[in-house]
Amino acid sequence: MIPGSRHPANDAWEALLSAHAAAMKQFAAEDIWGQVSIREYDVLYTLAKCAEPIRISELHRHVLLSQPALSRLVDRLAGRGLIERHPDPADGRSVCLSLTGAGRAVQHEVGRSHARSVARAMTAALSRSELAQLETICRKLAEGGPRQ
Amino acid sequence: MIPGSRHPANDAWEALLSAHAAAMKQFAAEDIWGQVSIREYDVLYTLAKCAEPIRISELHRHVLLSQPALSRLVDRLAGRGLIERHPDPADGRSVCLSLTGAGRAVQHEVGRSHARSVARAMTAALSRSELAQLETICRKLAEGGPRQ
DNA sequence: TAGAGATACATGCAAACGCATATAACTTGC
DNA sequence: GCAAGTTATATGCGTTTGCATGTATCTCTA
Repeated sequence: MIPGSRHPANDAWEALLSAHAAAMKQFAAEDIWGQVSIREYDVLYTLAKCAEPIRISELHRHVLLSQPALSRLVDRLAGRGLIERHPDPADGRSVCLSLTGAGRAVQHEVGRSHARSVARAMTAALSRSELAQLETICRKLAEGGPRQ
Repeated sequence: MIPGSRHPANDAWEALLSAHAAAMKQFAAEDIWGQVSIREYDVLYTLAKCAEPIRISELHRHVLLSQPALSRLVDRLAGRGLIERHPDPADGRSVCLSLTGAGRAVQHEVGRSHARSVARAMTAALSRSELAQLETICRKLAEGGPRQ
């Protein structure tokens, strides 16, 4: 396959990659990530969304990191007192995770600024209906299409 | 800001992140990345798209990596004979990059398989018009919106 | 209910990354 | 035309990553 437009699917993927990279760079450059890296924040955010503690393997589904890397990232966050590890009553192999008070505080603090800059960047580039379309389409893609 | 839906812009961004992570994992898991990592392929692909040699700083705009990391990635690719460094006649600080024959061959070989699996995944999840919408919207986002 | 295989997480280790900073080359104001 | 500031890339160094593999636990089949 020669680079350059060949199929709408590939062009769409390439556009998504570019948008992701551009937006990530912009967000990463913001001066709001005090003591947490973006990847660490991603974990705190994912935990904050969950009412119940979740397993590392569940967390792994949301994070673009190898399992060992995630295992150690969790280690570091736990070491800093931002998250807690619990044994899973239903499965002795699993480790369940939840935010500590401090972790929740950090997530709120960083999340407040980050959410603002996300909203600013997205609404500057896209209309309300484009935002809605993007969300719908990306959800389908994230779920892997019709099959599965 | 409390996690969970608050603003269409944030929901759209979160969906884009999920789609990106899910698709990247799927692509990374494919057994097609012989001697190159995905990030290395990204560089080879970007160079393959360009008719002319491009600067490292130009390449850096397309790649989600710090400048030093990209500098060393270029080092490794050049060391393996996949890309070539040229001095820039117009600017003594710059380094211009182009694919070697071997680099082009690797890009074609890996690109063939990768493009196929991208097309498979994207068309399985999205209709033709959704693909077109996604491309349009992501291009706008990548270019940073109306201003700029 | 044992034994084989699968699954969840952890760890050793080399490679790769980011941050801070160095070096070299360009640009600008005077 | 030169000092002061900026830009493009490289390098030192501590941290983080991925791969291969280890350990513990669960599941499934006979």
